[in-house]
Amino acid sequence: MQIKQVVEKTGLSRDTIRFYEQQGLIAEPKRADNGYRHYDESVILHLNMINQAKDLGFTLKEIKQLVQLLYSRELTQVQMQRQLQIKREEINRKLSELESIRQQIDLALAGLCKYREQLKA
Amino acid sequence: MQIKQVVEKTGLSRDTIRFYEQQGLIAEPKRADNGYRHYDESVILHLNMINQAKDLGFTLKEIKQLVQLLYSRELTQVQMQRQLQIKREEINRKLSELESIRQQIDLALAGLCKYREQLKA
DNA sequence: CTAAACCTTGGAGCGTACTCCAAGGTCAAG
DNA sequence: CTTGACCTTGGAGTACGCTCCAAGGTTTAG
Repeated sequence: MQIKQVVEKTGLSRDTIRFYEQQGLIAEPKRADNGYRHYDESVILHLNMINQAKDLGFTLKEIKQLVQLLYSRELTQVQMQRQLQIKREEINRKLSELESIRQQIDLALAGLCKYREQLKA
Repeated sequence: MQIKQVVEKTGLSRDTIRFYEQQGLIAEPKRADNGYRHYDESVILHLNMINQAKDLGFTLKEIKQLVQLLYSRELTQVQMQRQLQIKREEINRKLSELESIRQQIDLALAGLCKYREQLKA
């Protein structure tokens, strides 16, 4: 798969994909004889995961760590487990922050409904 | 309350608070005769909310919208309700993305545990 | 009266994460 | 054998979200 296909399948720009490669967020792809990058399917999942994490407010630096934990064999089991658990805590914290904001929204919505019923009555 | 107290209670820098005021994320505070900003308690909650949302990957622009929805009286009830529901959907999407990443982490952790037990046996 | 600890403004500078561009190479179709 | 759609690189530019600074005013404590 050439970079064009990756662009189409992920919605990321060519420059962004090259940038992520440069930053070590994705592995360097094989090159054809002409120097063109040649990707296999797995990069799509990889990039989608990066995209999601980015969307959730993780920095590229943090995502790089997370990605390395999830896909690498460089760390010892113990280091990896410890780091994964730290990330897991982070995610749980974000989850409850989201819940709290949703709650505020729900309160606002409920307030609106109540107000409307009062108007009716 | 002077800005110093707000700094201490929120953990944000003075410059950040001024910046948020400039950007319209918080209301302009009253001024003392000497020109010093004078805040009331509500700004603390307000800023904490902004902080949480930022941490979750909302841009300041988005947060401004959200804040206006939650605290303003400028919109009609219907507009407000519609916008709040859109935000609510966004938040639900983020929630499930987080769940999915946590699941990936849990799988990685489970994989590790299994591997270790095999080593023991 | 002076020093320390506050406060003000406007503007420059910085890190992150792209985004765009110039200059050039490759390849398939007509 | 040219045209168009790909691809390469390195480097400059941009938007966002701060962060720092200079230059100066105010207030309180000693």
